[in-house]
Amino acid sequence: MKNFGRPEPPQRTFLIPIFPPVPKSVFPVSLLTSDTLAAARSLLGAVLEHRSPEGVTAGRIVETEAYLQGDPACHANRGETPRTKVMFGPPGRAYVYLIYGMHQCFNVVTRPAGTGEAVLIRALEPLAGLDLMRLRRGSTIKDMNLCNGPAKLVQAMGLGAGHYGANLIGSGAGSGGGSGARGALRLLAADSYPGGMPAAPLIAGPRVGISVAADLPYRFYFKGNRYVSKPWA
DNA sequence: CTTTCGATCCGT
DNA sequence: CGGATCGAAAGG
Repeated sequence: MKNFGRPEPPQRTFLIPIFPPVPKSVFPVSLLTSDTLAAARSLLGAVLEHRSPEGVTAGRIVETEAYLQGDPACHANRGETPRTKVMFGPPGRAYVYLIYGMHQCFNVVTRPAGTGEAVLIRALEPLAGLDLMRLRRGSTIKDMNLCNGPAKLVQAMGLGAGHYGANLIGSGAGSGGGSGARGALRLLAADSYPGGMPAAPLIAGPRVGISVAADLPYRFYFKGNRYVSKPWA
């Protein structure tokens, strides 16, 4: 007995508040089903969270673009192909595609199966895993530029072709991963992370980088937000 | 089959 | 402003 019969000193427990106890709720599918333009607006403020083997990253969506049925700029417009297959599936799945031979872009599929619409996620405000994001993006990248573009956020969040078809809003096994991983990639409600829904007003403007239907105001972002890809456009 | 070109990013 | 870099889509 190392204390020679004296009573053990009282054990003190330290409750260190690392993160506020914010409950995480999945983004409601009802906001994706009826109207893709409304969905693109509703997705502003929502959180994309990726639990990868390397660590957890998360970001708040601050910029989106809608791609609709009958819209010549929409990949699904010319019918269902191997690439656009997931766009014609159920809502809440990930549509990931290769662009310019070297970058990937990430979309959230909307509307009931058979429709072929989606919302491109164009920018995130980094919330968690900033070190990992810096690691993935490169040491010369400034924090402001980690996720302020559709291919940048894909790289910072560790996403890729393997997430094609991932269920972003499922609650049980099988959700999150495109092939194998379970619950790794989730779309969460705005209040799932500290800060919650930004108070800034929403702006609608023309979409970026397209050559057809370039006049339609299908791009949405928070006014004055520091992490929007092209704040001036 | 061949050619074209894109929902981009980065360094100059 | 140009170069990287690869498939999907369009054209013959």
